[in-house]
Amino acid sequence: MKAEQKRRQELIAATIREIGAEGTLNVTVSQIAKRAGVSPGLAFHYFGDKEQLFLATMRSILRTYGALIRANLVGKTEPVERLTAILETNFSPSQFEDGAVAAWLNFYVLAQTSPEAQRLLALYHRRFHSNLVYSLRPLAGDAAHGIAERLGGLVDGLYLRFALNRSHVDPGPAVAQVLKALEVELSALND
Amino acid sequence: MKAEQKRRQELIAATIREIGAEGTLNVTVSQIAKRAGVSPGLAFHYFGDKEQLFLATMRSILRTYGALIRANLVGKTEPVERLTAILETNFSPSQFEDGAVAAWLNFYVLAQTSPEAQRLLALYHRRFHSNLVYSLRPLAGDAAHGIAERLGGLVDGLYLRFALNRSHVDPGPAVAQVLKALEVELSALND
DNA sequence: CAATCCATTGACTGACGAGTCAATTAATCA
DNA sequence: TGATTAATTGACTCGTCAGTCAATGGATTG
Repeated sequence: MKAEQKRRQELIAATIREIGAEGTLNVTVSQIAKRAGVSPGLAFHYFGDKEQLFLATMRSILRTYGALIRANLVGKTEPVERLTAILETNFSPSQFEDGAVAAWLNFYVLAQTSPEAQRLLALYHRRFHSNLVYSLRPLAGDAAHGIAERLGGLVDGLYLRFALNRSHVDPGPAVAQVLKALEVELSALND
Repeated sequence: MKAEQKRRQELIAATIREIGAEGTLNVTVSQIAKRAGVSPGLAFHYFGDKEQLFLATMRSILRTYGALIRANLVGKTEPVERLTAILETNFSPSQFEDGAVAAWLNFYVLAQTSPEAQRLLALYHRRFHSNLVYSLRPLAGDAAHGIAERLGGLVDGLYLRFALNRSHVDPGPAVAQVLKALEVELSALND
């Protein structure tokens, strides 16, 4: 029972690295297994097939991301402070590692056809949205919902653009744009 | 010379349909050729390999999109009117057809590793950005650049979210959010 | 009409990869 | 220790697919 958890983690970590190295989901299970220092058969033994292995990988990434958000929120009670932390977390270095970027992009592709990927993605969107709304409500009341939708979209879009633009080494400007958007939204409340 | 152009177009159209049907770039050149009513060999004859075929397909999509923008801009001279047209075009029904969505998502994946895809994507971003700046400048002056970056990111992000959310049949709300963001940005200029 | 050139075919190859499975090894326990 | 169960292997199968190529058909031209 102990071995199983360990192997699963190792295979998931290897999946992230391998996808990150290739950019695509077109990597063989054998390559992944080799990277994990394990035989190909074992990957199938624990995950059934390649898609399940990838979905488990995404679940793991999403879990890690959630934990990071929670960690960065600890002790912060002011709404603006909390919003800033949430938005910044989405652009933290870990999100820009090759493996993370490649996993996300391929996850989007998969979400077109895999109900499970669709479900996971919707879950992530809902959580992100309600996180934002929770801190926006005291500042913006009923406008919170709309603002959260726009901020959420902006985060996704700027993430995409920055992740795919090799000349952007530093995501700092992206964060700045998102925070600026928050500022603009809040300042527009008093018209 | 006439036949060649015709065949190329047919193969590109078939590529869009085939990718749209499968969601992924993992379709065989034979499937595409069959859909185009042509032998597999011909696709290789005209495009060399599968990646070139897909890149030609993206170039075609981008060209069509550019033409649509230009068409929707005809006769519009007021900045706000022009901005509205540009933003709305990105959410026109043609952009949400299966083939278009699938092509874009797979294009993002490819842009991680293919310099040519990277180049095309950067070109699209630059054009979009300068289109926005051109109409924003009279309204926002030096702030035009930043606003354009945020609106551009927002468009990409909301497009992603709407394209991948099967429960959103109608992209109307996405357009509304983008236009609202424009309004908010403009209203925040006088602080 | 003969010669030349372009368009097109589709069978074929060589490589590769997902998933299986029978066999082996390591751990557990009575 | 010997027996039972869990972990792990890797060779193998079967299907698939990108890309090639020799051959055929059809136009065009002189």
